[in-house]
Amino acid sequence: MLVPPGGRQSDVRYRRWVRLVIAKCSVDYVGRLSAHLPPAVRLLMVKADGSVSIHADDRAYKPLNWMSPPCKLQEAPGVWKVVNKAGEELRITLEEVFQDYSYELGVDPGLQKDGVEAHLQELLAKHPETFGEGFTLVRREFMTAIGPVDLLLKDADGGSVAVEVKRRGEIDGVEQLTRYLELMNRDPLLAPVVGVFAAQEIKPQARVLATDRGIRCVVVDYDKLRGMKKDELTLF
Amino acid sequence: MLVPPGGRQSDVRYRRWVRLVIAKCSVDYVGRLSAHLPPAVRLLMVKADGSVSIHADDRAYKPLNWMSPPCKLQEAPGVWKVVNKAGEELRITLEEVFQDYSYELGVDPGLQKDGVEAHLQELLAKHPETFGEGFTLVRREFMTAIGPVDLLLKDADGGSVAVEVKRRGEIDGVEQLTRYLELMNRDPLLAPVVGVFAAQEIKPQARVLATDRGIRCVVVDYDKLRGMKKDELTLF
DNA sequence: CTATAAATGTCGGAG
DNA sequence: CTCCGACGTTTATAG
Repeated sequence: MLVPPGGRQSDVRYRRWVRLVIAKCSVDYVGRLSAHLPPAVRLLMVKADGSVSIHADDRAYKPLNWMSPPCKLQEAPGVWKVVNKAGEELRITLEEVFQDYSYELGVDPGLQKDGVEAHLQELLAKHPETFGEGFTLVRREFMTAIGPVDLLLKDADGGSVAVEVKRRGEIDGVEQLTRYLELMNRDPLLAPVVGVFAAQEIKPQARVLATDRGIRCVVVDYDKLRGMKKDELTLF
Repeated sequence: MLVPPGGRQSDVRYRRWVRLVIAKCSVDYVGRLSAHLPPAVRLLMVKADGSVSIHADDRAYKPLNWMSPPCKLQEAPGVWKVVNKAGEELRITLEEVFQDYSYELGVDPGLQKDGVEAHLQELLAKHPETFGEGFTLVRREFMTAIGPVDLLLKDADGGSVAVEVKRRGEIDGVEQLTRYLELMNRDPLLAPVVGVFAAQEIKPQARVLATDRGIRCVVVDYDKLRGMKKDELTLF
């Protein structure tokens, strides 16, 4: 269970541990910004990937200060220096160390997710009628010069409809769709293309901007769509 | 140093600790998405703010899974249930616990930062001549209906200039400035307003978009500006 | 490697 | 509380 700090760093197959240090320390970071932490008792976490983070007892999981991998920890008595290739530096001055242990962790099988944007897009592709009577799917991930449009549909009259799918609809998403629409409407083979902004939740500012640009907003119900899928499987 | 887990949670003045558990566990999260972690040895971190996070030995400081405060940890033999007000739930099934300690941390004096956008904006407000001979400041954070413009200036001929300040200039910053300009140029009292996109670093794509829209790009040197400030203080 | 979009983003401030 | 924008965003992915 217990492995010496840094003892197995050279062999990547065994780099599966965390080192936890409780110490009174002060911290200086010079990199993308400059930051300083006055002395206090904190938790220092060193992971096998080389990252170092300094935690207080709050701020959810985000540390007060950190260095992301790839970086190098140089340990001297009372001073840790952590540097990366970009020249950013984290200097930890240790006044008193209360605990210093390393623990070996298992190989992590990794996280399985469900319910992210890709799933919503998939469900909407199966149910283009969500956007209107007679709407049909042309393509998912319809490629343009500046990137893929989530869904390209045809409405009942054969008009092109570009759909941007988001879990949460914010201004960024409206801008993204606007860029696609601008480009597609320059293409005589596609134009005219109208835009639809689809999300489980649409923020007021995003709705205002979309409406101002003639983009229709559609709030979609993920669970309901998933239910429809289930019905289909049952019925046919 | 060592305090019993949960022993002092009721008194906010003493809620300054972290609890670190090394255990073989599996995890299920149902909330904004669904996620599952198969059994493996991991680090569980419980902070005084109530947050719980599950770490592997990689991913820098980001945990595999977590629950942010405010939330409640209900502990039963072999099962931790963490819930929040929104009804999101994290269920941790413990197969074997190797370590379980809590450590008291000091009151944290907090982080002091320097070099973020606010400072850059402040420095540029003091040096409008950065944008051109005879340029003067009208207002910082000039309010419009859709939000504040970072800097409003007048050029040598009295023309209005709207400046968007970013540390790193990317496309969304150009879009933001474009929205402000569009709105301001609809106002006969302000129009015509020209745009300037100022950042320590401007990405090529952002530069192309800005130029295409008639927005001037200005790369600013934070250290040099700070130096000018220092000179001023020395000279006058 | 750069560029782009997603994220259980997190965090802080203003209203 | 909600909305909104910055963040040392971080992270994954496509080119």
